[in-house]
Amino acid sequence: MIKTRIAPSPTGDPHVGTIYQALFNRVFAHQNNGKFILRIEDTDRTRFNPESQRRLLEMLDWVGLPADESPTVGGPAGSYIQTERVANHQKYAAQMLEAGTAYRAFDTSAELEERRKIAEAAKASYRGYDRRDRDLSKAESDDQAANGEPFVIRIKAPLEGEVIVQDRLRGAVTFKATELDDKVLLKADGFPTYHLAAMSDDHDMGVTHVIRAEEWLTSTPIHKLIIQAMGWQEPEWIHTPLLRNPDKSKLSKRKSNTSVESYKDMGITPEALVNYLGMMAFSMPDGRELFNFTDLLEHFTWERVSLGGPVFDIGKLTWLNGRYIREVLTLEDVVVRAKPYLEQAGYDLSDTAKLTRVIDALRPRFDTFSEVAEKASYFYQDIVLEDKAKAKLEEGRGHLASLLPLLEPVAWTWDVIEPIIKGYAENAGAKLGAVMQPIRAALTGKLESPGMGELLEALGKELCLTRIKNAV
RNA sequence: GGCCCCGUCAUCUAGCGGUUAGGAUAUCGCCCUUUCAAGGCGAGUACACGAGUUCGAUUCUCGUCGGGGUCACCA
Repeated sequence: MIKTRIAPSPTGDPHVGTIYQALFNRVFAHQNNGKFILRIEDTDRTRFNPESQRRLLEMLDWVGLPADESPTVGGPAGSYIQTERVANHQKYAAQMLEAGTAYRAFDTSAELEERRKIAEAAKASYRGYDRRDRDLSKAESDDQAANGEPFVIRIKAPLEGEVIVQDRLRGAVTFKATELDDKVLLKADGFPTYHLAAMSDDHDMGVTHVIRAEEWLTSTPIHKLIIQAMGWQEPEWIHTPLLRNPDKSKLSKRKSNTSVESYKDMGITPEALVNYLGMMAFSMPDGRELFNFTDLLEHFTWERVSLGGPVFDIGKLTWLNGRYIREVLTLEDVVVRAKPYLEQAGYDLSDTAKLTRVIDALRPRFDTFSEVAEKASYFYQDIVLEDKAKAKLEEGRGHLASLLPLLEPVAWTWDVIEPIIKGYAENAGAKLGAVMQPIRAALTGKLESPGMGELLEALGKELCLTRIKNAV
């Protein structure tokens, strides 16, 4: 059975790149009746953040890409938290040590740092580990370890030849052995590094396809070497293009908004986020831009993945979100999703019919839900008269005064009000705009709003008349 | 800097030897219109460069250039 995984580390805010990876992994697994699993890679104890895991799981649920097996839902593949698997990692490291495919290195961090600096000063092009302890005899090594000298376990990478990685998207990628170094497998604190942990967990959990970001490509030969040393089955490697900042560098918190939670907060719908991520590097065969996870299940292929790293463009995400608001979601849906933002602004939403009318009128006018409270302000709060609106109001005050008695007695629907206003303008020899804009200003305090009909009906007769009177 | 990956409008992309190089976002213009949006229509903007291969290269090969990634006891 096909198994894919994402293996995020619980160090910070849930990252859009993680969701991006989840999308690839989940789509591919589910296309093949496989399982998509989530493993928390928490072996870096110094950067561990206890909140991070819960928030990550929440975000996966929110976007609708939950894992089939994870720390919360469980599954047959043992613990889904990496630190709970360290006994295995240590066992494998010991086996490699025993087999001679790995060795103890007693260098201290300070020593390594020192040597790195010297190498840098000498402008040496390669600054990996210098393999000082690679050829320590077994007796020496055992001795030093027995004496309590701290050590790490490093892989014994080949000194010559080459390692060829078959990548699904890029074909054969060749690395010369001379470019590889003896990476740390097990740290001095007894925890594994990513290299050992990820590969052994993938093996133990039955992961068949490693779908991960391109940044891992250059460490894949080491991963392949670990797998070979242990005699495991090699997974298929698929390195997907990296999401980029506008300056083309790897998407980062510093230069872009990478926080899934913040997109949620600003009122990006999860459907739009997933859709947008889906069009990063991938395109539908028929070119459509609006699609969901099910559509991906049907049409996704690696052949349609382009390799240039896509710039994460918040402008286009926002536009796409707008399309979801006005084309994909039902009005009821939009109302439900807008509600929290309006409540937060302190509006009284007890009149459901009014709320629905307001949202309906505003629908083509906002792209993210965070904009809705501001756009709806004059429906729920006293107007704030803007300067330009004030000027218009003064120009048209006479019209307003004349119109008031005509409006007071009538039923408050646009089909009865419209002929009154138009008739009045005609009789007064005024342009329609010269009448309409002052009304709009009186009603909203602005010169921009939904159509007059929608405005009048949503506001209701009483409020409208009051505001016009106030203006006169 | 070494190594690895990548290279079509500003951005996301279609294209898989012969196309007026298509679509989308953004920008601008027009239409609709009581305003602003939305919507419709339209405009400008791209095959990085140089050699090959070929009757013919955006498409295949190589080189150059450019961008990115990586070179931690982080993932």
